Amino acid sequence: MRKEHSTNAMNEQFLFGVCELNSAISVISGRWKSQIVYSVSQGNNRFHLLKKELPNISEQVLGRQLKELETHAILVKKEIAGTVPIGIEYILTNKGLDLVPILESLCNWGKAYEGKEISACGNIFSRKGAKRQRSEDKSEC
Amino acid sequence: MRKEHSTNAMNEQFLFGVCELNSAISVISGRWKSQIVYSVSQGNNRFHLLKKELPNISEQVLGRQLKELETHAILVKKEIAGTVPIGIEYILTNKGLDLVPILESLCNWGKAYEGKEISACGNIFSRKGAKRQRSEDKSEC
DNA sequence: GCAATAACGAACAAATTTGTTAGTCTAAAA
DNA sequence: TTTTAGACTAACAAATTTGTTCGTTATTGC
Repeated sequence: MRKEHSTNAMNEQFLFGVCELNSAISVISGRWKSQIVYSVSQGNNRFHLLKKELPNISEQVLGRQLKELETHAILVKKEIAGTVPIGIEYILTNKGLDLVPILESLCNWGKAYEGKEISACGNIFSRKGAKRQRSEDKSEC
Repeated sequence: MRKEHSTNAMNEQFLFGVCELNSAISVISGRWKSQIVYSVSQGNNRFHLLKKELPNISEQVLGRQLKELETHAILVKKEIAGTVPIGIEYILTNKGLDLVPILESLCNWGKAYEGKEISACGNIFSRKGAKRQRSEDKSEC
């Protein structure tokens, strides 16, 4: 349960007030969450399909993350008509759909600087006048 | 300390392997972190300036978050020549600079759907043919 | 001489997130 | 009739993140 008046919770609220950036990030930052959004956008929109794609996730955790995404209106559940027992599909809302291209740019950003953790500090000004090469974003993400 | 072989740590590694999206998000998702990146990009690039902008953060936490951002090569420290005692500036690397526009789009995404948590599920298909109105992104973020 | 400012590091404690164990419900298959 | 699949929820435990307390270094202002 949330402590509502802990320093931590209050700092979170403070940041939410500073800029929507912070609430946006808190929505997508749980473990598995953005990967689930991406998978659903690719058509893996059933509970069991997600389980197959994320073999290490437990059903309980998957259910919880899906519910949280639902709470933030990233996706909605929909019963599939005429199935017995009733099957359930997950569908991205507009909000969720609008998120996908942002996740893709994050993915490309990550790939562009892959493996350049502590090193990349060579000449931090090298960017001046440098053509940014992004080498054929293939977005296998 | 990290447990390296906990289920949690292994799941994290698994996700990092699935797509760079996941490592990208883990880099920016700590409390204060993306706000710090944004603030630095706006010119608040000194320890004391950040403290002023984020009055609720403790110096120790600020120092820790800055160090983590440095570890991920989002920013670098630079001593300001000719100051006594030596002043320190934080400068975004190329990696950090490339991140800023993505943070801005996250911010705009957050603003576009502000306050539409559980509600926004009206007609999830309303997007079809609907002009997306984004009402003059003023990006005060 | 004593406090204040800029910039932190280490160790510990509190809060929060993630994972685990156990259990539910329905219907078709073995 | 017992098992299996699909879709979960609740409660508890382990792991991780965030915040707190104390300490450091060096110099300028009072």
